[in-house]
Amino acid sequence: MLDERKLAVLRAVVEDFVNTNEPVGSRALADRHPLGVSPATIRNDMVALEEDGYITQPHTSAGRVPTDKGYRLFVDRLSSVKPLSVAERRAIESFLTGAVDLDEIVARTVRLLAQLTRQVAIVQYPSLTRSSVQHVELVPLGGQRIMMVVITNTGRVEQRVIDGLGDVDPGVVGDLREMLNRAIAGRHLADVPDAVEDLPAQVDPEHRRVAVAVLSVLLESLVERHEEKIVLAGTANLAAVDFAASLREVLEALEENMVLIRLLGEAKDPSMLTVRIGEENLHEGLRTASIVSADYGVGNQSLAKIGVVGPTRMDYPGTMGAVRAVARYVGQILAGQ
Amino acid sequence: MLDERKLAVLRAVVEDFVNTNEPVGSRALADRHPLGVSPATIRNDMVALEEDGYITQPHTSAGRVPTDKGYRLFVDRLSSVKPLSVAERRAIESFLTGAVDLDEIVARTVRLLAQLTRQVAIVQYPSLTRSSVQHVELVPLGGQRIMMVVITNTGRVEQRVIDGLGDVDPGVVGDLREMLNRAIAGRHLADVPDAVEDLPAQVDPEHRRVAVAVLSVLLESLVERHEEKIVLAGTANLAAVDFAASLREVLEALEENMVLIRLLGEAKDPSMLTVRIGEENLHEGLRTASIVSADYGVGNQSLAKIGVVGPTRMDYPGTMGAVRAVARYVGQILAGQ
DNA sequence: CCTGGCACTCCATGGTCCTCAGTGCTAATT
DNA sequence: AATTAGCACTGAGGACCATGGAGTGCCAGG
Repeated sequence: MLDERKLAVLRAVVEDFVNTNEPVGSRALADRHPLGVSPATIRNDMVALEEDGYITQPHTSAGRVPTDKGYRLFVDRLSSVKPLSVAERRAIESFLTGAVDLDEIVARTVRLLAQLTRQVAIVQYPSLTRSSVQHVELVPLGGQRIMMVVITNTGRVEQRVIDGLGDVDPGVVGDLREMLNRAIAGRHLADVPDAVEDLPAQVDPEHRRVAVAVLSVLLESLVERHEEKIVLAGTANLAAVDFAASLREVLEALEENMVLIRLLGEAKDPSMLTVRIGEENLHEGLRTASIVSADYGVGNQSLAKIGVVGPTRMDYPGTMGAVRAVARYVGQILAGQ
Repeated sequence: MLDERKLAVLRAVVEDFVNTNEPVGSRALADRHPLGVSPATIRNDMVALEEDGYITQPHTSAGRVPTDKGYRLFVDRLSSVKPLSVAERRAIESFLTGAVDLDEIVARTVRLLAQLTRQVAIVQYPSLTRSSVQHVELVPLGGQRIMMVVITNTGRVEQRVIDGLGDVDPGVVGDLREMLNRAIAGRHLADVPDAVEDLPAQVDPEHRRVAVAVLSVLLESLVERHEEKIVLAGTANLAAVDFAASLREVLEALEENMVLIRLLGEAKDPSMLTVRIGEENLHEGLRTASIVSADYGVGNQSLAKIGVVGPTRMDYPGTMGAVRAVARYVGQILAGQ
């Protein structure tokens, strides 16, 4: 049904439309691409492609524009991920090295990705679920409060203040810290609840209330709000592309962190590039957008996702190359931390 | 030169233009405002106001539009900060209570402010400069690395990894922590450099290298990147207003954190509301925008700024009211933390 | 000093015409 | 059977023009 040449025509249509943002006609195609046939033949092929739903015309007597289905075929079969240039690789490296802490790594990564792709970049903080506890610190603040700091092997630091305990003896806090670290240091977060279960029983009943309060805050901080932290950059790039007048909706969708987290989470094939095109996005406001996302992590364990949001009319090979490359570099940096 | 009535006319022009976003004519003014004079009289006043540069016409035979100078006069002399409604106050309270840590307080605050003003909100993290050290924690990570965590009395936590020390004895780290806390706990950050100056001398020469490394990272983390942390929300609101086609520039300016920090820093009168209108903003991209900002802090010491960016054509009394109210509430919440 | 009246200006709106890119179809060619 | 040249047709977009109306500035009278 779709012979080689029709596919070549589709590829050419996508490429030209991405470049020019204007419906592409048969003559222009014949001129700019070495298809070796006349415009009339291309027109016939276009009719076939249109019947199958890969391209469409905005109105009679206009050129053709790819549909979401057309982009999908293009991404799946007609293009390959474009590796970055040497200069770009260098830029990545110099941009990411020198970050002092996790916050800065994430902040730099997201700006880098936005700059490389000229689109909106999203980076999710490394998930807690698969990391393990490096150390727990309990700090008596003045008065009746304790600050708890949990440090994970991925460099993430969670902090909480525990309040309303009545007066607390610093010595007790120190003991509790010892005990807590013995119980959970080195463990996966998923195992922490089990590991601390019988801890209160080991505590002098007089101070048990404090121990229980600390543990409940600890568990809460690990279980809740895992992956809800996300960082954006490059929203200004949205204004450059004229976003089918739905710019408002796109911006709104981008502000809904929960939406973004879900979108990134939808990626099908872990540790691979995922592309969601237009209508494939379940979220209303992003029906005119595409999302290219990838997992990143240390070794072969995925910690979180990064991604890019842009118009369906985007340079898929280039964007995919950038996302993949940045994901890998971040993984390396994290491993080195 | 500018009698009462002319000022009333200017006020009416500003209010109507803010509402309708259309040049306002003399008849409309006479209809909608109880000025008690005829359109012809208003026209005469308008000529005077225009000569003085407070209003302007986009073209002959159009109504008048306030200039930046006009808005300035309006803000300084013709309007008063509009207090929030009871419902809004309740909303603030329920929105801000229940935040578990500083990150969440800031995140909620910025979203709240964006929602209240329907504009872009900016919140700066509490500055380190005026806060004091609550506690310093040194945690030996596996191998050759130490993590340092500095906790301030404003709830802010700074963390750094110190690397490349060779093998480190946990006992030494413990001693160092003791010594460090004795030296600087409770001190203002500004005093820390002096306080630690002669610390290396007190350390067993064998371990002095470690102490020096830790101190240098400590000083660096306090001195550098003080106030560079900023959070935004409500960029989607920019798309709603049609931003004189300069939307792109505004978005770009908003992404430049350093620019925003500088802009907020420019606020003249500390602990007061500051309004910068249009051309008064030194940054190129924000020549069509106004910024309303305020300090917030604990007690009467200012820790950082919050603000709102919107079109010069904004509801100044309402925005100023919201910014002031939110600034106060955040101060209270921080004090309670 | 205010106001009604009036001539004037200029933008916005909407209609008409024309151009032109691009199409689909048919008939001829390979 | 596939390709191509030729041709009539279509519809968007731009140029042009006329018109209505909001709003002005100014003048003369209260």
